[in-house]
Amino acid sequence: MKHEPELHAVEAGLRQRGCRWTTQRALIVRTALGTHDHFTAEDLLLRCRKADPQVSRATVYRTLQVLEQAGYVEGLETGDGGRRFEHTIGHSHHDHMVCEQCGAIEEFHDPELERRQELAAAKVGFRITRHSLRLYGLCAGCAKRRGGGGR
Amino acid sequence: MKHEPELHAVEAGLRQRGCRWTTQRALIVRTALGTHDHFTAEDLLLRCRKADPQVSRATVYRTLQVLEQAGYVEGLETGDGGRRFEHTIGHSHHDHMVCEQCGAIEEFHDPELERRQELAAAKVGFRITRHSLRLYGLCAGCAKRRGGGGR
DNA sequence: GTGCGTGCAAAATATTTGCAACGTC
DNA sequence: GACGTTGCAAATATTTTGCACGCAC
Repeated sequence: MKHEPELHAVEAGLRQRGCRWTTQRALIVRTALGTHDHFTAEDLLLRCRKADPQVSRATVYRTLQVLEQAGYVEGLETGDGGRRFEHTIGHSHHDHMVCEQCGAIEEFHDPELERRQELAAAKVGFRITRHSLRLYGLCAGCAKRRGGGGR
Repeated sequence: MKHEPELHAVEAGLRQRGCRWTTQRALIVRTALGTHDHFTAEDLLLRCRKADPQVSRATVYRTLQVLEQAGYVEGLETGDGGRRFEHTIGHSHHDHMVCEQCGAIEEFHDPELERRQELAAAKVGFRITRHSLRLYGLCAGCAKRRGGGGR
């Protein structure tokens, strides 16, 4: 089975937080791990149901809450109203560039950027637990196609 | 009346987009302008109803969509599920720190941070039109109260 | 007058909760 | 055996939509 090491890491983490490790949670986490980066609660439910049609919508929502609190899952803001998630297990933090033309989501990471954030927070005594940075605009392809010359 | 110049700017902008300028839209925009920065659709509705109890919830939602598309209003996502808005009329861009304990939203701005973003984008040929940066964690007050020492 | 915008209420979505049964520890 | 979890369905919350009427242009 795929994702065994990550799965066990989550199991250990949840247990440490005093949570129980149930068949459903294992299924949900495994499914989240194997799911394309940015999924909605409903997406996840449907995928889980392929493996076990019994899984309740409520359980998925509840588990997502637990996972988010424990830091294994992160809520994304797509801006279009839909709430989406991505798991943060086994892939380091990154930010997103969203192309408003073609919808592509590009990931990037800049440590210096993070340092500046810490700095800004420290200045006012704010303690960061997580952050979300999204750049909206045109990806390289679309920029060339549309905005390269003038327009 | 307050906010006359901004109000006219919005009016002009909407007209230019082929929209009609109605009593309700004027009321909604005026209310948004006079409202504390971060409001929900429901907040705005209630405030509008103080001036005109007739205003429909649907109209507020529809108008918010128009305003957001036109760029006069920006959707925020506080992460706690509630969708919030802030108007971008006449106040410069800033980012947000959201306290997950008490819900306070602090604004800040760091030009250097923006420069780094531009840099990261330039590196991959991405053309930024706007961005959203949110830091989540504990505000100074809550950090002191709860996490001051260790933990 | 034409057609967009509005109000109302109902519909569609999205998310949470009460409760009895169940499974983990 | 105790108690956190689950499934179900109902309750909430949030946003959208159909339709007749009214107002801006």
